[in-house]
Amino acid sequence: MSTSLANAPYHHGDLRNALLEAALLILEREGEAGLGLRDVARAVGVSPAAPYRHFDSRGALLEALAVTGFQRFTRLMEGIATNDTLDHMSAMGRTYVKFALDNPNLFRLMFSPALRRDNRPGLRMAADAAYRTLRHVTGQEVEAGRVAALAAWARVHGLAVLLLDGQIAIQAGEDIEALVAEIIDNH
Amino acid sequence: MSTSLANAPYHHGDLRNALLEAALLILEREGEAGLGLRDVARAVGVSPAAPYRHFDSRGALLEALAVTGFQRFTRLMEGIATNDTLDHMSAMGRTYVKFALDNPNLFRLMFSPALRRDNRPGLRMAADAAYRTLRHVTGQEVEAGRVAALAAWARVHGLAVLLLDGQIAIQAGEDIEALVAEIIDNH
DNA sequence: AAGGGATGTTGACATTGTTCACTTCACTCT
DNA sequence: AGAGTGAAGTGAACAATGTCAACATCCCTT
Repeated sequence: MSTSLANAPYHHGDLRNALLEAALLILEREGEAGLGLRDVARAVGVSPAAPYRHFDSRGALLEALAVTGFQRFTRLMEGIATNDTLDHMSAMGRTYVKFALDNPNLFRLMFSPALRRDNRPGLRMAADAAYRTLRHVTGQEVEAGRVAALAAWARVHGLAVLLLDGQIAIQAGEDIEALVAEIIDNH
Repeated sequence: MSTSLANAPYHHGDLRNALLEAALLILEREGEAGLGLRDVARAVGVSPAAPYRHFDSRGALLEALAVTGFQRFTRLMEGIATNDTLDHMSAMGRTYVKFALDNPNLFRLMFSPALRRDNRPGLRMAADAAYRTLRHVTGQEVEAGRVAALAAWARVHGLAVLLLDGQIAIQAGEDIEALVAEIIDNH
């Protein structure tokens, strides 16, 4: 999949995507703080300044990463919407948390305060699209209106964050997914 | 309260606390990413290397900051416990969210993934103490056991995080505290 | 075939966290 | 009182980082 290392051409050919892929790997391995622009360039075998042809700054690279995260997240949610046989609300919650646990650092990046600080319209749009899908998927069950919907969302999101940060004590050998389902279905 | 700027003495006298105070100000103004060790030193009027007599690293300074955050948080929760007349569960939730909204960057720092990454026992202990208090305060109402308690905690924490990140759309002129109360009391 | 715009490289700069050797000063111990 | 020891601050330096400007290379259009 990667270009042959021998006789590496002057132009990479698809550097933007290669950078994103490498960055995603480093992100999940090292966390956002450990994701240096130079590291990404090094991983792809390119000079430290090369990424600037495709991203305005390190922040822009992170933004692009977060955007792809929201897109993958949105697609997961859409998958639920098409399935008629299950409880959408509960399935949404379990999928939401599972996504967070499967991609911890990406999930954290998607909600990173540092990224939200410098207004990045692309990120905001991707996030809004995800929330729209969320509302669409769960809208059928949530007839009680905004407050109930926000309460459900907060519960699911909080569960994801607390689990991610290791704040919820998990007993040895405990089935996390089962616990998540219990918590989500606890009314 | 600060030492007189004229004829500043070679030894500061109470540098550790002065650094923490200055760091807290910068943190709330600039966010964690904008909190440089040299900035803190500059704000206190001391050389860039001086903080190292009191903190092993920038991370240690951040840890100390987060610890004080958990202590203030814990004290707030204890205040609720002593008040017999109100619904502890609801009051806890509202206070929890209010603390987050009043000290956004400090709250974020307390749950910062970067800080949790390098195992800081002091932080973990402060956090555990806070959670113990939390359980103690709400324990009387939560007779339904662990799952219900976690569900309530997740809802409150998620609400705080989502509000902090501006993810929950607030309508113009809307009373946030009232909305929070509604969401928390929505069963 | 030519040349122009996109893509990469090289070298440099400011800034940051951190360390080391050094100074200053407040104490204790005789 | 006076010596000197250790805690607390200084200053210069280092490696690493994000970023930029000037230059090189190559693909694509005309």
